[in-house]
Amino acid sequence: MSLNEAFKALSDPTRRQILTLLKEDELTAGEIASHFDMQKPSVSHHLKILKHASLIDDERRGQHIYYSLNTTVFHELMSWYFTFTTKEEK
Amino acid sequence: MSLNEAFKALSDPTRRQILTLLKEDELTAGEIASHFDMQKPSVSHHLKILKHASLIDDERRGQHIYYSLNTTVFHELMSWYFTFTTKEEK
DNA sequence: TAGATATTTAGATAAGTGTCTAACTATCTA
DNA sequence: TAGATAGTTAGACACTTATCTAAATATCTA
Repeated sequence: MSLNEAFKALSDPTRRQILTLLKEDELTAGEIASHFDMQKPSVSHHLKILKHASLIDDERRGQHIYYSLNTTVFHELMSWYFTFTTKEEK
Repeated sequence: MSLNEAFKALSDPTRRQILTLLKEDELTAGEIASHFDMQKPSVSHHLKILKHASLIDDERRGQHIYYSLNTTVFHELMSWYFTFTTKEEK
C-alpha cells in the first residue's frame, strides 16, 4: 500500500468529482463518463488511476463495469490529516 | 479560496514531508532545506506552492524566514474527506 | 559601506500528466 | 455467428512540474 498513490489520484479535479458521484451510488463507466465533457477513454484513464490508488473498486456484470467507492483509504487519509489538526502539548 | 490548490500541493511527497516537519515546530527555510537531499531553490519552490495553497505561513525575522503550519485548510480538507467515510442513509 | 549569510527568482531541461483518436477486447442478442 | 453496445488499451501531443545552476534581493555586522 502507498498513500502516495491516493494523494496523487486526489490531485485531479475530475477524479475528485468522480468520487463525489460515487458517494451516492455505484455507477457504470458509461454513466460516469456521461457526467463529463470529455471522451470516454479519458474518463477510463481516470478510473484506472483511482482504482490503482484503491479509492474505488470495479466489478463487471455482463456488458457493464460497475464502479463503487472503497472507503478504506479515505479512513487512512483522514488519520493522516487528523495529526495536523490537533495541537501538540509540549 | 480553492481546495484545489491544497490537493495539488499535497500530491508531492516532499511537500508532505515539509508539513510533517512543521508539525513539531516552526522552522526557517534553511532548516527545512537541510532535511532534504535537494538544492535550496528546489525547497524554496515547494515552500512557495505550500504557501500559495495556504497550508503554511511565513514570517521574516532578520535574515531568516520562518515557516509554520496554517491548520485552517487542513480542517477544510478533513471535512471533505469526512463526507466519504460516513454512510448515507437512504 | 563591504562582505557574509539567508533566501528567492529566473531560466533551462527532463520527466510526468491529461486529453485525444484509432483500434482492440468483451459481452449480449437476433 | 454477425452486429451492436460497453469499455479499455495504445500511441501521440501539448502542457505542467520538479529539479538544477546562476544570479538577484534582503539583512546583518565589522
